[in-house]
Amino acid sequence: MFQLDIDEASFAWHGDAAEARQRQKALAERVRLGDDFGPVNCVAGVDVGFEEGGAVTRAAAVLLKADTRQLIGQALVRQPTVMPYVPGLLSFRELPALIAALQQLDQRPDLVFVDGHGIAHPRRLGIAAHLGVATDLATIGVAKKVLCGRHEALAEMRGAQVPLLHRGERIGTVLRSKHRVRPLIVSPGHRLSHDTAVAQVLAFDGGYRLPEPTRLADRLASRRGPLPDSGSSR
DNA sequence: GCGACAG
DNA sequence: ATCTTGTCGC
Repeated sequence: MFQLDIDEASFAWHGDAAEARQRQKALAERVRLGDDFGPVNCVAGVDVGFEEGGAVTRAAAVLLKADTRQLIGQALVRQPTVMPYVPGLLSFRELPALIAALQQLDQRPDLVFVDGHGIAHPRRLGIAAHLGVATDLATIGVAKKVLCGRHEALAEMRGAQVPLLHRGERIGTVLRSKHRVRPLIVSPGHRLSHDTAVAQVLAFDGGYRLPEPTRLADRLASRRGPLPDSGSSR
């Protein structure tokens, strides 16, 4: 476990969707784009899954060494689900468990890959951006589908990319991580630029559609068996 | 008003 | 996200 100042009030759910959307607008102003993070020695990947028909929220966090991309830690947290899924308000439902899992890692990650959007959100506060503002950690959003915005078609080859636009503003990048495979939506969460977000996703490619940090966290969050261990987990 | 809608 | 078996393709 490592030190982390958390702005719990930022993602507290009060049962009022309109109030939550208003809070998102205010929090979005605290998001910092532009690269602002130190050397990347280790990165984390976080994801959330559900059990018991949605009654239990299951959050997973993995820690990877940046140079070797070796798994050096993992954490799993289970909590009762307190809020239903509402498009646009995903972070209020998943952040409590997600942050709990993240905090159980033995080391503070220099960068966090989050499953879901960063600023590619109606009010520019997807779960990756919200996590960044709530903890001040550098975060990247990697989603499998577009929530809002439009984009031109992109080439079928790996590495092809086009900007994702919304209301005349660039909110992310549609990136083909594998040849002829559905593209990923990459967007800055906090403390980094569009270009760096894409570069980091490509840097952690492991031959699958999802970047390694996200893929491993995804695997752990789902009940698909343990991870090919290679470090500390106890 | 009508459709769309991360996980 | 989750419920679910086999199956087509690289």
